[in-house]
Amino acid sequence: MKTDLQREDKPKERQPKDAQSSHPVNPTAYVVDDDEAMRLSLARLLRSANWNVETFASGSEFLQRAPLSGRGCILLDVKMPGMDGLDLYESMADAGISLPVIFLSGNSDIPTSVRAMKQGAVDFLVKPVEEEVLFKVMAEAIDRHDAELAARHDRERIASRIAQLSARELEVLKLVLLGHLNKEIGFALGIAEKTVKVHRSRVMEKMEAGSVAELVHMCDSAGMDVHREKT
Amino acid sequence: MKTDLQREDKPKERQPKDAQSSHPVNPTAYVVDDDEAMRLSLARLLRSANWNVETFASGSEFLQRAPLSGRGCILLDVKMPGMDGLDLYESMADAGISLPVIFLSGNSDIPTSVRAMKQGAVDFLVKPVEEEVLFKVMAEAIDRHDAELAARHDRERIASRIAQLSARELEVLKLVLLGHLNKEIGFALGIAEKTVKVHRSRVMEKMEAGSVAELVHMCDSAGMDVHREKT
DNA sequence: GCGCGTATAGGACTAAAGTCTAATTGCCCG
DNA sequence: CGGGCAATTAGACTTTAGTCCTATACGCGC
Repeated sequence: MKTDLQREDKPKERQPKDAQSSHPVNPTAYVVDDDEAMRLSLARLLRSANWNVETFASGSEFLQRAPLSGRGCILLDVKMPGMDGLDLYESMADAGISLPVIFLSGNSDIPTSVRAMKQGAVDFLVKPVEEEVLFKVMAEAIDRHDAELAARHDRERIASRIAQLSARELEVLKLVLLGHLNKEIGFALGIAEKTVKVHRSRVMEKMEAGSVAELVHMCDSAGMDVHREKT
Repeated sequence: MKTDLQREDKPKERQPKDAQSSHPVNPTAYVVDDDEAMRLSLARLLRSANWNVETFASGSEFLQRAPLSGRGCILLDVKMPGMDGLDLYESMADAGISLPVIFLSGNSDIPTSVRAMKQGAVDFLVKPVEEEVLFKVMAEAIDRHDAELAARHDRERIASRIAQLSARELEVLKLVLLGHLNKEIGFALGIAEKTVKVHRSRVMEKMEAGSVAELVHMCDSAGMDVHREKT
């Protein structure tokens, strides 16, 4: 009789292949500013505070050698020749960059700052920026980024399992998530209940779920909304 | 044999007791501004656009006869004698007011607008405000508020069901959500598996869940995180 | 004290889910 | 064209979950 609540079949899968799990190294600050003096001064300040720093003289340069992964935040000058900070910010989503952004502005205005914040900027600082404030905001950005990375990592882990399912298995999964009985699922799909059981057990295996509760929770937390889709 | 996927036992519970479900009436604009001329002019404008309007001359007045429920948004002047707009906004959470806020400012600055936005303001507009812009932002606020109301309503519906559970039933529920077998739950709680079944079926009844999947989804969407709590 | 709710639990099943072994079919890939 | 994979199903059980009925016991409030 197995009555132990600690299910032994889950070693929490600590695959060291993905070395950037919790706190890999120092985060990187990506400084985008057309003013070289500002770049240098910021870079020096940040390096002295143990940050890795990469600088870019323009939005297009940033997009070209953009950091697609990694841990850090972007310090973005609002007013730049060519592509300005806000335009760049909007392009970033398309380019698949999800780093948190802190805007730095010389002389800007309220509507601009509001627009930036509405688009999800961490903060919108006015130059000259006090070091203390900058560091505090950057720490906030890193926290936010870490949380987002962790959440995304979880989602993708589940998504990759779902991707392993065959079409049939996925159909079965969806109906299981809706709480249907095997016989109902079989009827809905036009197959025997027996077959549903086979698919279902393969789903549990591929999804690495030990119970229906776990399966549902998994799919819920991965944002797989079976209840609203299909209208 | 019951193979129909449309479970007949859920009439989607449209209790008309809660009449403010989807789009009850026109939303209300709560105008808080110390400048009477501004209040009157805003009120006239909004009423002409089919809004209900309530005006307040100060933050404290607003807090006194504050709208604890209802559908609408708040137009809040930033600079007011006594309690200013941002202070008021911060007090609102404590007072249990969750209406979306749109700030209106005469001459303000970027840090103020950023602070407001970080605290969740819908927008931060600079006077004079174009009517078109104002209406657009107010519509956005209502959309946001409706979404929040709906989400909160769902959460509270589930929470009220959970509140009906006895202590024992709640314990059983948590272990069920973690995917444990009845025999494991019984062992963990020091009671017979038989008793677990009794509690469990009462849980399903009180929670109005038709299946474990539904139960888990319900608790997930209500933010009941059984997996992280208890450390 | 009586009624009520809650917790407990046994007996006796019914039904649903899961497991193991086997087997057939159709399809894509070298 | 053989081998692998997905989908399908049967048979034969074992385990779990769920349902009805019944019953004891404790605590609370009128």
